[in-house]
Amino acid sequence: MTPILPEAVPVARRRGRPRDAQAEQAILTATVDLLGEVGFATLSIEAVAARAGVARPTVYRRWPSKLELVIDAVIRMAPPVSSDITDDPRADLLHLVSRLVADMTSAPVGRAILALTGEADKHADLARRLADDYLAPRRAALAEVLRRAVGSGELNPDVDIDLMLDLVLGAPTYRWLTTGRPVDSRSARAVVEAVWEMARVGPIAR
Amino acid sequence: MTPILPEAVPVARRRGRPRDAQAEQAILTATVDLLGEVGFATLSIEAVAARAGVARPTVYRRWPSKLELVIDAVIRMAPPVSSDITDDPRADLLHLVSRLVADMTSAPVGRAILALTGEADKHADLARRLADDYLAPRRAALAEVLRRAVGSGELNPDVDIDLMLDLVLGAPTYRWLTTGRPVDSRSARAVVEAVWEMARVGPIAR
Amino acid sequence: MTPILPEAVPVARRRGRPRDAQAEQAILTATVDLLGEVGFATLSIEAVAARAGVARPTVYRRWPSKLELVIDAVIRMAPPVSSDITDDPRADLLHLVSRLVADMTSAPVGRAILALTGEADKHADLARRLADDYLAPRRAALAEVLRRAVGSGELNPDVDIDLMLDLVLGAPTYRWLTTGRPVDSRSARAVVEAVWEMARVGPIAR
Amino acid sequence: MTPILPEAVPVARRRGRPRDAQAEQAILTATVDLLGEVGFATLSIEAVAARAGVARPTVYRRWPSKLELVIDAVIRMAPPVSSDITDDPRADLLHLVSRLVADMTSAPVGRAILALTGEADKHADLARRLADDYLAPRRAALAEVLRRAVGSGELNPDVDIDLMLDLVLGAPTYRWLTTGRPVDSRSARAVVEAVWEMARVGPIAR
DNA sequence: TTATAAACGAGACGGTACGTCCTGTCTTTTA
DNA sequence: TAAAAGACAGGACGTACCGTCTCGTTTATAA
Repeated sequence: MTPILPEAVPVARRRGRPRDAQAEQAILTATVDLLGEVGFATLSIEAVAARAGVARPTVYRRWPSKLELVIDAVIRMAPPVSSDITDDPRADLLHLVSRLVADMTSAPVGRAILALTGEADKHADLARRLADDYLAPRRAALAEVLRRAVGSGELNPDVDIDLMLDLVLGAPTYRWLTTGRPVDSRSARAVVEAVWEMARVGPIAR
Repeated sequence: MTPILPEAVPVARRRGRPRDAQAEQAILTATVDLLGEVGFATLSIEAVAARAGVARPTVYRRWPSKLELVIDAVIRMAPPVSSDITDDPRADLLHLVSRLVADMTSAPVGRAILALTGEADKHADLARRLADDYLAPRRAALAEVLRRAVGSGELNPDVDIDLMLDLVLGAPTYRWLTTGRPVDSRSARAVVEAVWEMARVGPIAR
Repeated sequence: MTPILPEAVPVARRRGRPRDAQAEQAILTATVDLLGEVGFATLSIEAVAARAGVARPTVYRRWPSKLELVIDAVIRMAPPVSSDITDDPRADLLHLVSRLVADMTSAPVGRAILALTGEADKHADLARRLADDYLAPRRAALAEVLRRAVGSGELNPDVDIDLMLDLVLGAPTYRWLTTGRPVDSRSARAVVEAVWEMARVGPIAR
Repeated sequence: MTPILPEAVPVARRRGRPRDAQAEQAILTATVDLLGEVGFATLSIEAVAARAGVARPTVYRRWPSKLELVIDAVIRMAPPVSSDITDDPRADLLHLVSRLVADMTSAPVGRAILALTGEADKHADLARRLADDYLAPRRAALAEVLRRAVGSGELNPDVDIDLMLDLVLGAPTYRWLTTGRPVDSRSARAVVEAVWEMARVGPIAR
């Protein structure tokens, strides 16, 4: 996606010199790297351009602000949605939750989300983009696991899947948010097991 | 608290002109106001000083950085810990959770926490201060409610109170974090009721 | 004149799409207009191209720099050399001097000359071009008037015509240069009359 | 003179940290040097600040534009008005004219005057400043020499001193302006002698 | 009472980064 | 093969804040 001048239909190519795909990639990589190294606040477009070996206006031509660049970079550089589904849905749930929480609280992604939420009122468009392109597919994979478990009779059919996901993802994320420490696997496992048990015996009412 | 030159014991007062308490209050107020208006990223010491009617060095004399100022302001301006305890612990829980989540996700406090977490690795001291002076007392009030409910037999005595609090606080906070929208009371109620039910019938094992 | 790719002989036409003569004219006109409106320093190739309705590289294809473009435009757009010679050489002198000084100190031409002189050391070629194509023919017309006056006995035969022209052109130009104000006709007349008188009675020795 | 905030009366000092006189001098020196080396067009505030060992905003704090800086620098760094008056007014005239023309057509001063005249309509204030602080005193010294010569009977009492000065200064300056070459002493002498002779025998009428 | 010490405002300092504009060049499609 | 369109690397622009400093002034305590 090219935010400023969206990619035209492939048939009728845009006129003039096309944008350099290498430059684009270099900028995104530099952004994610620097985000991990120095954080969002300290990150400067200047430094991104320098590390990418690109002139500063080349960055501005594509992304109108630091926040847009960072969100875009994070979404496009995020690890793909995992879909290794086994016949043990509880293990699958733990695995997917651990991966998503680890990614969300990792340096680049987490910092982008925090920065975005901090200014959310001004950037509804970006928030939606992050929700649609990053969170939604990952949440869908989790929901699929739970739906299967319901289908196979392992979980109570009345369970509210969205609520369950908020609990299982929210608890570890909250710890990270209020302590700054990465989430350890033991506590992630405890959360998943508790919520699973809840959903098995039934009390998570819709 | 005066971070740089800690308040001496009242007996042997420091010589020279004492610090202006009005200036201090004006700075804190300006900080919280601006934090709500423009966000953390856009907030500048320059603007705080201007709004407080104070010279810039007067701010720096007391707080060494924007982040310290903001954390300090947020802690000192936060609404006091509520302690209206009734004989309905489930209602108390809902009430306290709603208040804390609302405060944490409000403009000034939420933005401070997000900014801090985003740079957590560099600011362990500030993170601890926020944990000790803001979160700990509020969490303690919540824990007290749950302990009483255990004592009165309303909740399973094996319940892991910390885990329960992470769930009940984490789920609403997570929604806010991933959508930017303030938490509505309906979903807060759903979360509290689900977790309460879990803890009643027992499966939140220690 | 096409500085970079000189106009080929008309017989063997160059291959491919020929240059657009309208574009050339539009560029020159835009240059002179903008020179008068915003001055040399503020003039940009970008603005010239925009006003001429032409792509920027089309300008660069023909003129390698702003200065070359401006000098070229000024020479080609300058009013033609006047040659209305009467039988009153003193009046002819005044007329020609007034015209030349007015042109030289007018917005486009004057600004070009000033810009060129300011960087004269780097642009000997352009300076020569301006001297040969603009100043020389105008000075020649003036010299012709003086030579005729010498021939008819109105002026001392020993007069140094070059010196006389430097005096009669230099004095008004100097006023303009040091005040920025256009030369008024009264003072131009005073200068011409004084120098004429000098040359009549003789003291401008070769 | 400090252009933006003019030097207050020495009694009532300006408040706040006073400006660094060394920085000011370093900036002026760097400006004049660079003006001579690279010319007005190529001169950048950036380069001035770098050479002066000063931050860029420090330059902008005092001079709002390149042109103001250059004019100010040229005026303040110009060699002082010479006043070596002998009992040979014609020699004095030649000497003063040569000095002034040489200075005016030298790299820094000449380039400043050219740049200013090129944009004169926008900068009436600067033009006046240059006229008052640089040209006027030098012209006054020349006028004084001529007045003495009139007083001693060497020149015709009806001579128009201003016209005479325009001629004697204008002719050499014009040569420089139209050729870019510095004025040689031989032609300066020829001009002075011609004008002197004119003024001696009388025809430069008021 | 009078030093003395430290706060105060004002504002300059060296810096960094901003986001924009223009430079001159290069690449692509269209004519 | 020129023209238009537009991206490229690069450099400077003028501005906003940063965090520090130097002032002259004010206000308390300590001598």
